[in-house]
Amino acid sequence: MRIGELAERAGTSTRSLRYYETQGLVRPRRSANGYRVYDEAELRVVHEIRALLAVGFGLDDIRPFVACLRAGHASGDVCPDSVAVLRRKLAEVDAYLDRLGSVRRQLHDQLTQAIAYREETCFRKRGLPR
Amino acid sequence: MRIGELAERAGTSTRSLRYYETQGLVRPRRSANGYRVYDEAELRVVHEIRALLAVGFGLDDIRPFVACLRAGHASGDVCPDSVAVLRRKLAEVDAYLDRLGSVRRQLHDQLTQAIAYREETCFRKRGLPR
DNA sequence: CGTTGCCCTGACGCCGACGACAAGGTTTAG
DNA sequence: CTAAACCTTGTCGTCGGCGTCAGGGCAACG
Repeated sequence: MRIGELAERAGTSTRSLRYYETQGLVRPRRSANGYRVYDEAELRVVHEIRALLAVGFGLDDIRPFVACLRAGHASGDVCPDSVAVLRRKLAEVDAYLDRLGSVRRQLHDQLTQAIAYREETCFRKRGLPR
Repeated sequence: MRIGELAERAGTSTRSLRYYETQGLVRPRRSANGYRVYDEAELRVVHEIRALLAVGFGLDDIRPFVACLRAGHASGDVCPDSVAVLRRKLAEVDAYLDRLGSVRRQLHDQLTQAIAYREETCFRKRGLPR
């Protein structure tokens, strides 16, 4: 299949597919006229790329998964390098969750205090009892 | 004070201060020779900017807080626009926490299954019982 | 007088995954 | 024959908060 069909079947753009190629993630053959030609296995690869991108991986992190698929494994996750990336990413996510949690607390506190101050000021303005 | 001193006292760079100025967040006077001159109140403003940046706000979001400080309030949080931004950011953080939580779960599952598969394969290779 | 240490205004680089265009070649259908 | 619908490579733009020159001015000290 050619690039347009692959793009449509994979739910992405031709631009993305060419970009993945420059990054060494997809390797089409070329037909006589210079057109890119992909086989079915590449569709699988592109799906893997898209799924991992959606999770927040960068293309660099995705490379091992593609290699794993290309090595013939049913899942891109099972190779040692992929597992290593999964571990690292999980740790990153955990760290980020922690940070976001404390940010959330801080925002909540700021908001609470700001509102409290506004209400207090409102009471004073109206001369209401505390 | 001039830009170098303010940068040092605020724990940032002169480049950042000039950038904040282009974004309309800081407004120094100019001395006769064209140098930027800041008063003490601006130090306060820059601290506010830095604190909110550290929490993950963009400069656009920070503008209301600076305006609030400049309006004479002790805290940049108490003005209606600031409160609105705080609410919106809190909601954004909550949404992001949800997303990140599901991402975490997915990664954890992928990792678990990948490891399980590897161990299973390992058993088969060694001819060990299941 | 020169050196040092401030300050000034541009303006390009960065990062990452593309979108959007330009300017052309190919193939197919009518 | 021509128009439509593909395809090619190449290049610039995007977003944000700066870092980092480049090229030049001002002030103070010895």
